[in-house]
Amino acid sequence: MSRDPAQHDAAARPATSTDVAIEAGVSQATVARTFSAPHLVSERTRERVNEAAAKLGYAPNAFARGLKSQQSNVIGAVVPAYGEYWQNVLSAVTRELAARGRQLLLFSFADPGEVDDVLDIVRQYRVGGLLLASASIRPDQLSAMRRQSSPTVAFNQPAAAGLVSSVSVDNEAGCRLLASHLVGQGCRTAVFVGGVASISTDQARYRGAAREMGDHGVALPYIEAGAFSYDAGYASAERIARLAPDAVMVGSDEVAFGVIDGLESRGVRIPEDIAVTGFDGLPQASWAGIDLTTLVQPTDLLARHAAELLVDAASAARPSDVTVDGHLRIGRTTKMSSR
Amino acid sequence: MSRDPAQHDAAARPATSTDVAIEAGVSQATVARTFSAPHLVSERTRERVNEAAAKLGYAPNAFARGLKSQQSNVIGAVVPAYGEYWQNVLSAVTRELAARGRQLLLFSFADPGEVDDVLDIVRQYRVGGLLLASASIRPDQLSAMRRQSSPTVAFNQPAAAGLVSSVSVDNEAGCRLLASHLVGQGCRTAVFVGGVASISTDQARYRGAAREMGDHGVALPYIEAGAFSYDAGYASAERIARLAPDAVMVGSDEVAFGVIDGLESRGVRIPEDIAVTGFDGLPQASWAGIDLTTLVQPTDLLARHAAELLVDAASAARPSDVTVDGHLRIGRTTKMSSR
DNA sequence: TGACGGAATGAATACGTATTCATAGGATGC
DNA sequence: GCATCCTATGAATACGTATTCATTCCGTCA
Repeated sequence: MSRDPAQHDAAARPATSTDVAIEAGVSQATVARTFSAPHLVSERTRERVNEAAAKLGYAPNAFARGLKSQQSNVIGAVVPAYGEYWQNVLSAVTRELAARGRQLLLFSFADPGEVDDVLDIVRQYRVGGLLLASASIRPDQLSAMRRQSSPTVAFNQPAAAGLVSSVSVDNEAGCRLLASHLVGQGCRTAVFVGGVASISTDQARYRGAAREMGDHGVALPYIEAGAFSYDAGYASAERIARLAPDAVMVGSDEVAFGVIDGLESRGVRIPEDIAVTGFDGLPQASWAGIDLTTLVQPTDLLARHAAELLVDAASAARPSDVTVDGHLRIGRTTKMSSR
Repeated sequence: MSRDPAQHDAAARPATSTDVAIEAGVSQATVARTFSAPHLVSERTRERVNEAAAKLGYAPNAFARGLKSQQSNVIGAVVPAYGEYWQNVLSAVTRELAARGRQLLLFSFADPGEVDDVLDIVRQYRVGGLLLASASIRPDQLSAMRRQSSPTVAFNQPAAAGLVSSVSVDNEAGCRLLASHLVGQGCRTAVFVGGVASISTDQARYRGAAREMGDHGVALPYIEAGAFSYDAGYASAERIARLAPDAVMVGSDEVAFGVIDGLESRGVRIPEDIAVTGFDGLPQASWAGIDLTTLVQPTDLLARHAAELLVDAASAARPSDVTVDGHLRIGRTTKMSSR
């Protein structure tokens, strides 16, 4: 029954800094310094320690490290369980954080009612920062979290401004751009399809669209799809068709995809009968088969700002708010001039 | 300068179990037991402790807990930074794990070359389980991780079977279903478009497709798109069109979306000129505007199996492999009979 | 040569919790 | 009424690391 002792140890219990210290013939403190403050260790010693660490397969215990140093490289993220848009955001933020040596601890919730429970769990992890990516987190919940976890950033939740740091696209200006484009195309009557009316981004988008339209004498009734999903958009086509507008401004791409398919299934031609715009700039909007006119959120830029606020500006005392401009993407869904 | 001491304490330093103990007039041990083994504490005491905890805003420190108990509720996940498919998987797994009281610590990598670095970081967190969701993790990396973190599950990486636990859809059988459907539709010549030829799922899918086609006397040349992306699919349309087959079997939905748009941009009609199938069953495949024939992976089921292996079956000594059948979704892209 | 200072290291301690061990009451058995 | 057992609790310790404090060593300057 002979076996490689190193392998056996690795399987039984991960090596500790003390194990490495013994192997290298130095103190535990020196091993710790080798990993967390190498400049305090002479080169000769450092080499010996690294050698021993490699031999034992040592990796510092992040729990112990976090416990002692009272800080962690983990950033918490509270994100809705569903939604194309949030998946993209998450993906971008993860990349930005990884580049800064941080990991993302993911908390998702399917229903706004779960948020309180989720936040309770979040508090157990002394995360080095917290990303709140959902407009269905209440203001009181926001400020409660801010007191706990150092930097807290609300992603695309303009209502959070002041309570916590925030990073958002300029929803209102974006919708003005879209509306202005539609008017330029000759749009005289329009409808706005929102996802959920109580969500602040939804409101801001409608506000921008309605104002710009109003400036050109075009009324903009509001229709609530009921969710930020393809299916909700598809289902709302009936109500839209009944109004027979020149154009439909949809509050999010995912819903817009549903609206388009829903309208076409009812024999409505796009853009000949009704033009459609979205909002978000999801990858699918650029697909040739869809080619949606939309406002493209600079997701990577937003993610970078969020990461900076979470990591680099961790020491900033006051919450700061960043607003970024999106840019117009013109697709086939608004080529109204062809009428 | 009078301020609420409770608030002040909360802002300064999170309350500890000792703080709660003093407040409640019990020992720290009793507080710890109240939270981790309530049945050992009398009801009267438990109430007093909970009261004090609420007053101080106490939340157990997950780091200290993990350090002491040598286990954590955190499951690590190593996932490619890009890809529609993985985003969906991640979303499903997160939900399943949340239902089991686990959080997901996310590690993403953009390039297969980064995997080694990422795995080194993963080792620092003594995760209670590890989900390896990418076919570009090498076998030696897999087995190295298995020795470290208790349950390790490879998601949709059949090649990992034996080394670590795995959960996969039956890629080969799925492609046989698709091929069989095409043959039934009258397909006589076909092409297979893979993403990256060196990936094991890609190989399994081609194998299944080629065998079923071969059984019916249809040859199936392989074309490599070069990536699992819409753009790669779009770009491969030229090579496909040159072969002018009856049908194209694409190894993944995301690539298939690109193939469809690429072919249509070249004037090819789908399905009249060329039929197209995908694989994965992404939500977009069901969109009315796309309506792709594909093999739907039961993502929720796969995620549930993964979660079970990671959590419930954590004690299982031997790695176990789960294979699940997908089901055929027939869309407009293979309505060849109309010719 | 002696005093001084910086660099490198070790010993010891603290972080917040879970858990073992010991102890104090009750309740139960005869 | 005594021995026994079970429940509830407290005291003490260990988990693995970072960090403070003290010590040693060596080079430098006067």
